[in-house]
Amino acid sequence: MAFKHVYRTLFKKYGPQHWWPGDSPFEIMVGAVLTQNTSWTNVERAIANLVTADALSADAILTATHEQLAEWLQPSGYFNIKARRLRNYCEWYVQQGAYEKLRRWTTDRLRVALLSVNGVGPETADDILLYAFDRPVFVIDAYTRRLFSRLQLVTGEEHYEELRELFEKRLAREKSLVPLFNEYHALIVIHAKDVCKTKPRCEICCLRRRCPGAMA
DNA sequence: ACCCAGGGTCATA
DNA sequence: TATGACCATGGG
Repeated sequence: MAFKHVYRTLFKKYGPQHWWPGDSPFEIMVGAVLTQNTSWTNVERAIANLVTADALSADAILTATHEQLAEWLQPSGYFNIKARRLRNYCEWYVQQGAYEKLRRWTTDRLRVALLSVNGVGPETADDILLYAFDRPVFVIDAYTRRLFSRLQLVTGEEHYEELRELFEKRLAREKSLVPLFNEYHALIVIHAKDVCKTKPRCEICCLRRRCPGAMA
């Protein structure tokens, strides 16, 4: 009940978020790679560069040189690494027949394949599964860990898969899992941006009246 | 001048 | 298995 209660509390406070910000599945995939350890505003600039260059497609990205791609990605940081990662992803994506083919794969098969791409880790893979392929996958990020360890619903030491399975199990009885997981992850991120803005080092608040993180 | 962001890989022990 | 270095920009 606790996991659903946190969701209801966040939803009541912030309302529906309608994630992921992005107009197409491919844009969502690009954003998922570029937002690794990076603020979304910087990612938007990089994506805007791709749009301006008419390069927001796997073919265009694969055609560009490394230097050209890195230049487009520059505002999102880690641009050399991300240029390579995005290229790796596009190579895989095109080889597998792109969206129409991948759309028919089972979720487990798709996750294993995504994780085989160098530069796609568990969170990026799950972002893509949930937001680009509409699969019932709960995305675990640093905020989720922090929030739920503050609430003492997890220790925070769990491995990624362990946490993902816990969340999915706890919410398994709910209806419409895809919309639920979609909103839940989005709400956690929005909450992180909203709380404790005034304190430089304040970590995300828990949903209790007294936030332990607000002290010290 | 710090701190940190919607992580992931690689080398090392 | 698990820790640490590394990647790099822009906002608070």
